[in-house]
Amino acid sequence: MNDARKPAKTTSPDTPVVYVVDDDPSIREALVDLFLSVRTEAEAFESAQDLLDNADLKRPGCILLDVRLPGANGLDFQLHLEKLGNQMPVIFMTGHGDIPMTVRAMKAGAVDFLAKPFRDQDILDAVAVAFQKDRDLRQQSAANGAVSELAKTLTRREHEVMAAVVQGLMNKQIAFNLGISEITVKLHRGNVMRKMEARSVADLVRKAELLGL
Amino acid sequence: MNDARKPAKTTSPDTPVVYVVDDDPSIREALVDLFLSVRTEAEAFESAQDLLDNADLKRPGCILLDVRLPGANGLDFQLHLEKLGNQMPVIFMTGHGDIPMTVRAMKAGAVDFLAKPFRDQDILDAVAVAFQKDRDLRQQSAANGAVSELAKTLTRREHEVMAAVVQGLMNKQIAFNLGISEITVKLHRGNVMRKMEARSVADLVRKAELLGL
DNA sequence: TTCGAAACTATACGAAGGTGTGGGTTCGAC
DNA sequence: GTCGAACCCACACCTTCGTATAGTTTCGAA
Repeated sequence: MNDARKPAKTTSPDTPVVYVVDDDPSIREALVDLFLSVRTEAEAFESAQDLLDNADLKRPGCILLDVRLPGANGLDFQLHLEKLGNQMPVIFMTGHGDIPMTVRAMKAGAVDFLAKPFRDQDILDAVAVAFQKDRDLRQQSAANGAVSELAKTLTRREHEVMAAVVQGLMNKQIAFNLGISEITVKLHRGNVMRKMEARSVADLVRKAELLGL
Repeated sequence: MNDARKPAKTTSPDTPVVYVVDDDPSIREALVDLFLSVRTEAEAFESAQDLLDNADLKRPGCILLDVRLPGANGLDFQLHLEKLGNQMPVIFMTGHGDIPMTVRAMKAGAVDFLAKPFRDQDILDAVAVAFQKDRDLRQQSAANGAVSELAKTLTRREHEVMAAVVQGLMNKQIAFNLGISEITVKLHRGNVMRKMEARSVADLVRKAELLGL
């Protein structure tokens, strides 16, 4: 469908990719060539649907998107991606953009909004920023996910005890609040520390904060 | 200089104000009237310098700014305010804005960027968002400032001990690291808890995180 | 019904934390 | 030089925490 989809370089699932979405084949090709010239992997798609159907959006990278897309609006597509749980940074391009459109995109978290004509360097800068943002997001989300996984192994009681501990309550108070004996609290507490892989209360507090406590 | 500067309503230093900056007197007046019609305090200024010289920027509120200002550029003024340590939310208005200008303003944290002609409701909505943002910022900055004040009363050693405690180290380890006895660590630790008004280690960890530890 | 997970309890002991009292040094300001 | 702040230490005492052993009960799934 698109000869630029398979780049000549490595396709390691860890190197970041620019997903280019534009309905104009010549623009797609020009952009992919631009990225290849700076050794950046890029794949081109002709529509939002094409991207959703054929791209591996779990890879790190960013999306470079024309606001005027066949079928869907680029701004709506941005929101649609978010609803799907995809947090990949988005850069917009446009030939006929206006200010309200720009404001809406930026409010929704777009990395940049490039009005044609733009210099090659502008787009490369934006991609660099987007890649960095993606790395940061992934790092945070990985840390968060790891803690969530640990928390899943906790029983209901252990959850309650953890919540009380990170509030700074003493075992005695926790026992009273939960209507159980202090020795049982100690038991649960020990289990919490072990399951959460926390080596100190300070450690546990930080992990609990990632869980939103 | 401007008859709309003193609003008819209360001038309590806690009610939020919209600081309107525009070089066109008729627009200034129209905007102030608009805000008065919804019982929102507003003050008008003819230039950025006028605002800096005559406005009490420590009051809660937001700044409603034309990007094209006499003397200074509105975007540069936005950055200038930040350098002065002023974190008041900014809303831009413009009659002749372009997309790069919009992107730059939004990246710099503007609440909104309104292209004329805009509806009254648009601007009122933006102001409501800006007021909320200001409240949030002030609340956070107050909490942060309070903790900083407490931290200032700590001696050097107490600081060191606090840092070690929130890392989850035991008194024994802290003593070894600092080359002092465990009993002295306990002394400093007690002082830290008292001075920082922390009732538990969990409490201390949270306060220390506000300090960037 | 049998089995396992979860929850609970008790006794016991050692480790760690917290506080008070009392006393010491150093160092800079008044 | 005197005073206060910061820093240091020890003894004593109590509280809180953490863990191990050993056992009970409940409840839901196989």
